[in-house]
Amino acid sequence: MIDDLEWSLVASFLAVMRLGSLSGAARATGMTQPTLGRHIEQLEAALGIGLFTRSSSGLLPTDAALALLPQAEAMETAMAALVRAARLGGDAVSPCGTIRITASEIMGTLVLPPILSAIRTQHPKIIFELVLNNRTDNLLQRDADIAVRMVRPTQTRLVARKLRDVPLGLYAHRSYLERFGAPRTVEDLVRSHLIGFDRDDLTIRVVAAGILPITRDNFAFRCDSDMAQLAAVEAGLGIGGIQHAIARQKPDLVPVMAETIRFNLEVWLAVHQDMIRQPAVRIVFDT
Amino acid sequence: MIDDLEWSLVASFLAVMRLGSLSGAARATGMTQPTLGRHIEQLEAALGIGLFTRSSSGLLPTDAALALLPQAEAMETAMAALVRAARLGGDAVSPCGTIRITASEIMGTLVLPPILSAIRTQHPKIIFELVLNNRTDNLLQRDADIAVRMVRPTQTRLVARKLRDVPLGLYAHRSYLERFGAPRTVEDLVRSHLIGFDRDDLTIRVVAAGILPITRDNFAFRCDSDMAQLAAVEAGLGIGGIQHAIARQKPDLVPVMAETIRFNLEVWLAVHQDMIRQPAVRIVFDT
DNA sequence: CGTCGATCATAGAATTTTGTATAGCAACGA
DNA sequence: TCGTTGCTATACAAAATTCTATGATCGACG
Repeated sequence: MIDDLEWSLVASFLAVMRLGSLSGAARATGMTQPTLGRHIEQLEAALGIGLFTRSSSGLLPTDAALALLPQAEAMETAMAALVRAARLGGDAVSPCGTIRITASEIMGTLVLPPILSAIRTQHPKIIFELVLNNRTDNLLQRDADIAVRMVRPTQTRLVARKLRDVPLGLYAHRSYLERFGAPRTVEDLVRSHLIGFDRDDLTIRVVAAGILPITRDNFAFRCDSDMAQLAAVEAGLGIGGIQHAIARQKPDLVPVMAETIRFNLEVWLAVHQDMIRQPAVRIVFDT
Repeated sequence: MIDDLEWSLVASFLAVMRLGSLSGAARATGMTQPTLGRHIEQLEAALGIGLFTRSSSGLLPTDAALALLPQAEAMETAMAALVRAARLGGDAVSPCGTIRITASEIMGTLVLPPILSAIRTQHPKIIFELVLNNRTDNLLQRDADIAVRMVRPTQTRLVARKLRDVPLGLYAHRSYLERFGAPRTVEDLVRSHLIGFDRDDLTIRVVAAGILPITRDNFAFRCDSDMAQLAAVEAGLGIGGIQHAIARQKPDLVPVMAETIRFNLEVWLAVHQDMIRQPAVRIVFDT
């Protein structure tokens, strides 16, 4: 009953769910409206529940359909992962294919490119795709093959490797310090214009686990994009944590309380355990 | 290219992968051997890689096929989850369907039945399935709708609720104490015949986080089944940690160092976040 | 109030997919 | 050595699915 035909019906279900109508889904998928209609019909019959209420303006999903949406999307991501895994290949000496890497913006723009460039000179058949954002929860959904993270991955189905420690320090633009003066004590600092993360609790907690008694409320400027944070510091908006290696290239950035405040961010590589066997992934993972 | 047809081809791929031959897969799935053969052919053409080497004794999977197997299985489990989610339903006042619960053996046999019985008197349309084992890594694979665990779940996609603290103590059978004497100090205890877990590091770490300086090597009898551990203690094999509520029902079990050694195990309920919206799951989750 | 544009539902033709039957091949055992 | 048994590969008929075309319904709008 649950066997063969149904798998592709779920794809049609997803399309109708997203487009909101049989006709729209038909246009999007290249099938025709009657076909999609029959698919939904079959799926409803096979599952024994109504999925949509038909109307002349489209199909309205029932509660049951909304409840099934996450599972259907899980199938879709698994299918996407399968296709991605199939594109990888070759052997250990000449791996090929496209590898999607997810990383924070600052990693992707300032740190990763030279590393990836080095890999490509050795393995020219590997193509890279970068997905840059600061969320940390998307590898189990397999949006990417490899994730670069700033905290130790805990999920059991991930294979993790610690790349290195990145030393961070507090920096501010010269103009900011001229206007507001440089803080000298921790109390000064907490009252300063701090720049930090918005919703990304994890990073805050990691940083706060060090010496600073800060919470989200201490930040005068909040943004989850570390690239924008860097820009904010450069624009003289306030004091923010920046990698030493990056700050050194910006002549107008001045370290703040460099003796007192110093912390490390760990850089981790995470790979889904299903992907580690791919030669191309293996190469990149082992840097 | 990657759109519609392929989804069901993956099901055929899985069947051939498992059965090792087109004919065997045909028998198992109710299709015919030429159909399966064409499916594999299509899949190979669509992905652009060879999946099997044909021989007169069956189909031998290539490395590429082996690498795709986990992703295909992920699709299958997502499909299974979808079907399970579809079977649940009803509304908030009269939820219905089958709920799979995974729990440790001792939980499933001694603690859960009265609780589930109480739920069933209120919601007679809910059917329960119990999956009993002591592994902790199977909810993301969606083998079950609800998991009862003895450690706090950390995965971000899980919704967790702490049920209660279960107080544990060390117990031994009367006959064991008569033969070997009751330990009075921690040093005595470490040298005793301790009963504990085998490969389940997690539980060991939680217990060891308390006062006892024990590692896996201290156990004279190791087994990952807590039910078997209880039986071992009852058989006089040694000293083991047992829930007070359970030990109290066994007249021949004597508490060991009850004043000094006492620890709590947390009981957590974990639900995949995709499932929490189902009325039936919600009811059980909220006990 | 009628028209237009959008939708879903429904028939019949065309295409695709599946099943049946058979041939060919290798391995195993008497 | 021969027969049996399992397997895959191929040709052709049958069944299922799909597409095309059309009708019916509802809402928007001048």
